[in-house]
Amino acid sequence: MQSPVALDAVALDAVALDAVGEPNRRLILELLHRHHESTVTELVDASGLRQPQVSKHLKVLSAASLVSVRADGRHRHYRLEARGLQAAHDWFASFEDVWQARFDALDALVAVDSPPSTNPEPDNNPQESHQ
Amino acid sequence: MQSPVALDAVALDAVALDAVGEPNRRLILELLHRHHESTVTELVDASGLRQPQVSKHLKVLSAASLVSVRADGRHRHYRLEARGLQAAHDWFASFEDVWQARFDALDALVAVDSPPSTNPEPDNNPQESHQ
DNA sequence: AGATTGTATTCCTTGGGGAGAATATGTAGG
DNA sequence: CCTACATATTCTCCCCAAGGAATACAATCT
Repeated sequence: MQSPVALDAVALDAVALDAVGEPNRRLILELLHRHHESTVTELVDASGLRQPQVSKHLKVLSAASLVSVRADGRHRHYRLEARGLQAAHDWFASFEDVWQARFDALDALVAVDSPPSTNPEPDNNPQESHQ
Repeated sequence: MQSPVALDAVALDAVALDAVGEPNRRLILELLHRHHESTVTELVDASGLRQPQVSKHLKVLSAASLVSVRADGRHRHYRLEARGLQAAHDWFASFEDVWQARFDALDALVAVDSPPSTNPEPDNNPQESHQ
């Protein structure tokens, strides 16, 4: 038996992105982000979904390492799990050069089209400037 | 009355995340990332998908502002589009505090428990959900 | 013990969307 | 013009997955 760990690691972002490609699961993730931890009934209450659907979505999210569980009596406290979130985020981050190239082009255009005015920061951080 | 522009902006990341939640569309995005631009037939050739599927996936990606088109004779050159990619990336970036908190905890743990033994995963998942 | 609450699971139905084949549209070239 | 090529669209089929209802399982309380 060869190590399945590497395969799992490679597939992790794929599983995570598949899981996030569903509006109600994104809703659950956003709800979990607001409160530090939530039980299933709290998520049912906050989402408007029915309990079985919430449990099923949580199962998918758990398989994608997007949430983790802590058992406490008959309650189960779910929280966000870093591994899956980071894997999905990293997948998108690999495309950062695309919008950085766009900002570079914008900078060049501004530099050509405007007189040499006082430009305080010619090398700004493009990934945090939106809107 | 609220501005409909804001609603469009809000929906953009949702549309983008929905679109990316499909393996073959992610494949197309990755192929487009390698080459600066690609025609449909190039994508058909590189992906192994058939031409109608590629065109249909490109249509979805285009609606999500993940790709853009440049017409050139009877060819259509597709390239990555920053808006959708960045919107989806930003959605995940809003969860950054989750894994940064984990790194902080890891730092604290290393600082206290300083022996340099290789500790593979201090973050274990106690539940067993497999099929 | 039974009752009650919290959660997971099973079964069933249904709808959406992805794949395939055929066709339409559009464009260059002889 | 007619043909060949590049791409888009339509139609159909089918699978999978989300939703609903009922039930099973687990744990606390009296």
